[in-house]
Amino acid sequence: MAINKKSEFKPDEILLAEFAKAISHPARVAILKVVAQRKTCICGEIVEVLPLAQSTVSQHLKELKEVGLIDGTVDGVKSCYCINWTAFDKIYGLFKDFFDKTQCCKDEGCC
Amino acid sequence: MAINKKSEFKPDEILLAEFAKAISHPARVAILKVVAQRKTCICGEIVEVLPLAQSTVSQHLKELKEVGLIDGTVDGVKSCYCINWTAFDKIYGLFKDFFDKTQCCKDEGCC
DNA sequence: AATATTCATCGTATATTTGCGATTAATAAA
DNA sequence: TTTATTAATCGCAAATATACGATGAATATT
Repeated sequence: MAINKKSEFKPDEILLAEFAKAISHPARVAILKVVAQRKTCICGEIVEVLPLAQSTVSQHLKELKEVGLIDGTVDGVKSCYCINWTAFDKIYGLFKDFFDKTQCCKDEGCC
Repeated sequence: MAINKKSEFKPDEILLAEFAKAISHPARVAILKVVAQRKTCICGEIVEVLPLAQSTVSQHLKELKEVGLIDGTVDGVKSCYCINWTAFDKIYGLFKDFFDKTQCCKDEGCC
């Protein structure tokens, strides 16, 4: 591969792709759902719900945190996670924008 | 890794993740945009627009085709691509569903 | 028929992701 | 203080993804 060409695309394309990647694994989709559903913030209950080892779940959580979709705070021995709704709304907007803008060119198609 | 745990998740989570993966690379986002914008279906003009080699673009096109987002038909020597709007709408619906359902649990959060 | 064009596919190199067990750091409980 | 619990991180193995050049198949052009 030598060089990563991702940076040569437009910023908004990179951004959208980045967020899409964040939810491009069922584990992370599931995590987002669980964290959102429980009113109280979640910790290692997530591990119980998922068919994955603790270390693996921790890794997925880290990814979601890095992209800004969730926040995590230490609560004694446990870790408490919750959705970052500001980021969530922004991302939703990005997706909507992409879909709507793409869709507006919808004619009949030729294939 | 030994075994791929993806299949152990819920079907709708797997589906959403799959589509998210399809647009998880800026090249594929760009491709979808170009293909949608031109009224006439595109062939290797896509290659000219992207900062990638022909074979690489072909690979990305294949991925988009496999997930159903685009259709491709041979047109003489050239290949003609276009958005599969049926699939496109379905995917948009899936994303909307996910975002809306997740968002409906929005309270204040605790972190 | 010979040559050129277009694009898919193959082979290969490298990067990234996924997954786990083991270890570690921190707090809680005894 | 010792021990248990929780979760992050490290190190490793295997799977996937990204990217390219080379090759090949099909159609156009000459």
